[in-house]
Amino acid sequence: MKLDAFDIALLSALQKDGSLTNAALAEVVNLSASQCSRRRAALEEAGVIEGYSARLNAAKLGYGLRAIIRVNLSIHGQTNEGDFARFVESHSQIRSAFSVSGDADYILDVRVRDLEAFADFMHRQLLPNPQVSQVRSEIVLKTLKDDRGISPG
Amino acid sequence: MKLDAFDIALLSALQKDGSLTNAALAEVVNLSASQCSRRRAALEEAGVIEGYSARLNAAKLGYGLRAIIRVNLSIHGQTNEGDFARFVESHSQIRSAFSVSGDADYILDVRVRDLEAFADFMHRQLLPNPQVSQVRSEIVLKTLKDDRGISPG
DNA sequence: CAAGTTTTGCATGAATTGTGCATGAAAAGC
DNA sequence: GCTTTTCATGCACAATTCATGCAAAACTTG
Repeated sequence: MKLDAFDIALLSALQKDGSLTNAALAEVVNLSASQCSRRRAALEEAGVIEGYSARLNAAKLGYGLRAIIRVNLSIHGQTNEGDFARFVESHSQIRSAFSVSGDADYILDVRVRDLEAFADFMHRQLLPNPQVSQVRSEIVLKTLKDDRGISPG
Repeated sequence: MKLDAFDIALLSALQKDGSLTNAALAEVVNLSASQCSRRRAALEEAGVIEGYSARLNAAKLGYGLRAIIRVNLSIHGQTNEGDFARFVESHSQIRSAFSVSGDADYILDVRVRDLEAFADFMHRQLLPNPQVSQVRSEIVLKTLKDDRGISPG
């Protein structure tokens, strides 16, 4: 699918505010509301827009602590890749998980209530996992930027 | 603000799909549409719902490569914390940036078109920055999980 | 330059939202 | 223990918003 300047502007606006009405969108991108409706539908159909989400405030839901954890699996754990994926899937504290190239095998983005919950997660969930051989973590002190999406520009 | 089970269910549903109509929401959480409207408004007013965003498909927008970069600033750079924040702000490749406790000073979540663009970012943008003393990066091979938000459960 | 295709704005019927109002249940006060 | 107050809820309706048909404008292609 080809994207013109209107589409880019439209995506950009919708990423900032997904609840914009077509009329509001129309003002931003200088098109009629009906065109915005059509283009939006097309972008959804093409899968460029995967969907819409409410952005929730972590602090107000009691998630005060965020950490980035680098994980190495044990060498013979190669065959158990699926097991670690299942571990990730079954722990809601893990918000994002990536397999990576570099020093680490996996990087996890973890959110918990507080330091106590973090210690609990580390010592009762992650470290006892026999596949895990090494864990190094960094606790987020301050968020400078957190665009949850992708820059359409 | 106190959140009851209805609110939690509502937040959960809206995080999965922020474009749910109040009527659809009503079916999910077993309330009337008008109640969903009222509760939603209250949650927005209280800041629990910060807003809504379109989820965009990175690949279809030409962002094929994602990397997690750990950055250390030069020791005397303490005073220039604001400068690094400005650096982060002015580079759209940097999607998220956190100051962290641990080995690194900052962790960046970076998205670029391909390896070439990544090399360009590293060697032409990040490393020439005089505040930056050390950089270690991991390139994302596979995304196991990427919940952009917070579990309201 | 002409025929065909695509994009656009407008108008309209359908769907959605949000507010007033009445009801009932729980909390507070006496 | 009984009354009063408060609050959450569902229903109905007015106002807003959406999405499709249609014709004109703009852009392609041979």
